Amino acid sequence: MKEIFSGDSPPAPAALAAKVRTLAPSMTRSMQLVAEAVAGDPAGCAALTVTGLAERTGTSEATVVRTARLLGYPGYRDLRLALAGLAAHQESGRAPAVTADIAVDDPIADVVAKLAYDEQQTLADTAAGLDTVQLGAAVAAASTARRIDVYGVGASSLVGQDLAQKLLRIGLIAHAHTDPHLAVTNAVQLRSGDVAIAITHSGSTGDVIEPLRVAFDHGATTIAITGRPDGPVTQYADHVLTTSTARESELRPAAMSSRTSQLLVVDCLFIGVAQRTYETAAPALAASYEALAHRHNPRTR
Amino acid sequence: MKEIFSGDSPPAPAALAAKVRTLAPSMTRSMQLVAEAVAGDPAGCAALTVTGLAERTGTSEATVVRTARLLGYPGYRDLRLALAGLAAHQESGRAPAVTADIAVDDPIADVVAKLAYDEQQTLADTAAGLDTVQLGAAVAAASTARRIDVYGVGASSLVGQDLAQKLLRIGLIAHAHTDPHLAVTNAVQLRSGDVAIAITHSGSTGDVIEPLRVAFDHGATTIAITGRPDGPVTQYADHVLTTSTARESELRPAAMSSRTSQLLVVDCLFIGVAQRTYETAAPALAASYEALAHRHNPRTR
DNA sequence: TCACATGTGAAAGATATTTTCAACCCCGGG
DNA sequence: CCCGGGGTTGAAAATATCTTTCACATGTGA
Repeated sequence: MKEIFSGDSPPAPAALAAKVRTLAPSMTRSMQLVAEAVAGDPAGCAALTVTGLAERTGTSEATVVRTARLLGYPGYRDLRLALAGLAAHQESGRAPAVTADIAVDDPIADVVAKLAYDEQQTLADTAAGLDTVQLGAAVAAASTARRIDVYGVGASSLVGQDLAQKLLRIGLIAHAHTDPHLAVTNAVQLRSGDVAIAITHSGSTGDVIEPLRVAFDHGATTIAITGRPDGPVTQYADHVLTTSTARESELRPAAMSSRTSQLLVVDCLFIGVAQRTYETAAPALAASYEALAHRHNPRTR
Repeated sequence: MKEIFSGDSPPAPAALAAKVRTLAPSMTRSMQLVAEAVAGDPAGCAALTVTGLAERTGTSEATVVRTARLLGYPGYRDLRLALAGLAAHQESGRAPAVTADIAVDDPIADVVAKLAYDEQQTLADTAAGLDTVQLGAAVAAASTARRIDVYGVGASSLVGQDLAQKLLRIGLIAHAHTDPHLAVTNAVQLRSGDVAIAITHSGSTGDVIEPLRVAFDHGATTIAITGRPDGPVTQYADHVLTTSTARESELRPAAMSSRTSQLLVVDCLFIGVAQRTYETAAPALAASYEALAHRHNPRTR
């Protein structure tokens, strides 16, 4: 099951830190040690051989190779090459490193700056970690779907509603379900040619997995948008779109950055679909824009 | 003679092509072949092993190693590492022209890059344009409010729901209204010490202005989150938080970037309030996190 | 044409990487 | 509390990769 992920993931260009964070939960203790070392000091690690890195992290060569594999490389050699590239990158980029946690006594101006920076980072990570092949497949499926059902609860429900709202605006038949029971009830109606989309950061939200499973069993094309590409939800997903996991602090719940990440993915999906259905999407967008204008005060200024 | 070059040259950063040119005259025929290949296609060569490169250049492994030495590296392995770094550098150099609008025929990868870039831009603009004094005042009002009502319709309603959801999670009494009639009905209940927040990108959405006016008239502290600080909605707002307006294209409706901007503002507001009510917010956050954990599949890994 | 100097690659030798496999550790059940 | 059992781990074997050696080829000037 898991081979699918390590298999389809491309060599991964620069978003290594993000990848480490995404995959960390599915790693064993020693693997995390290696991943941390690698993410923390790419340049230093690039200079080390397998044996060297194993020693430095207090683990074994085997573990190092295993970690490299999990991160999506064929072996350590390739990870090392990527590391060298990353190091060169950082060298030129000179990271601003404004990455302090938000503290209780931060002045409001700092909060704004840190939050904006964090969200920008999340966006960059998400974009870098998004598998465009999977995205393309998802877009293709959604573009030609008879109907599209979206499942999400909690914070993700808002993202789901956002997606459904936008798809509706370009003339597709989309619906966001927030009630798990109704979601399952409706999922039964789906069949081949329909699309079901589950949104869950943790990848293990039962209320969302269940309707996706039903949709899957009924032959619909299923898509999972999750931060845990190895989570249970992917069992029933034809296509997996990975969102990034940013570090959270006490004041900044994970939901916040995962939402940013999810919205970007959803937007990409939407734009992709709009491109593919341009003939119908463009007039529909224009029409809905027109309709909205009349709801506003005529004297806009 | 040659030791001079290999001796004084540091690992050689990126100016490899130049080095090749300088040293070419002192190279033998086969070595030049290797050097040319390396300078011409760093990325491609980085993927090759000694044997591979030897074959590709029609020479032998020994020659490849000799060339690496001449270029100043201890051995081929190190040359290869440098090559990988160089390749990454070149890669980053070619910007995908992300500043352009999203076109109908953009490949999916470009869509992702452009969208991520645009949203990052929106965040930066919003953070720069946000009046921290107004924000501070809004935070102060919300922190001590008896109850908080949030108004938003259309795309903004999701932002309002997001805010209310989060405020609820830290123990405040907040409610997001999407039905204009109910919103007005409830606004009548507000009085001094309560807070009403209106979210509207255009600043002239009647359905949102009306409840804010009622709340204002009843003595509540009113806050407007809008992209038009001169719009009608600000008439009834004690504090105005400005969101940024990014350019929109045919495929990318304004709602998309305004949403990003609104969410950042709302997040800042939330964090500010959480800081001010830390004593009660922290345990409440922990408790809600705890409660959620049990909804998930126990076997997270 | 021959002695000599230099360039070259095959193969041996040294390192590094990957795989295998048995010991280990933790966890849940009896 | 003890005892499997499944997953994790590292030592060492197996393999691949890199480096060195060395003998041969090639060309050059007397």
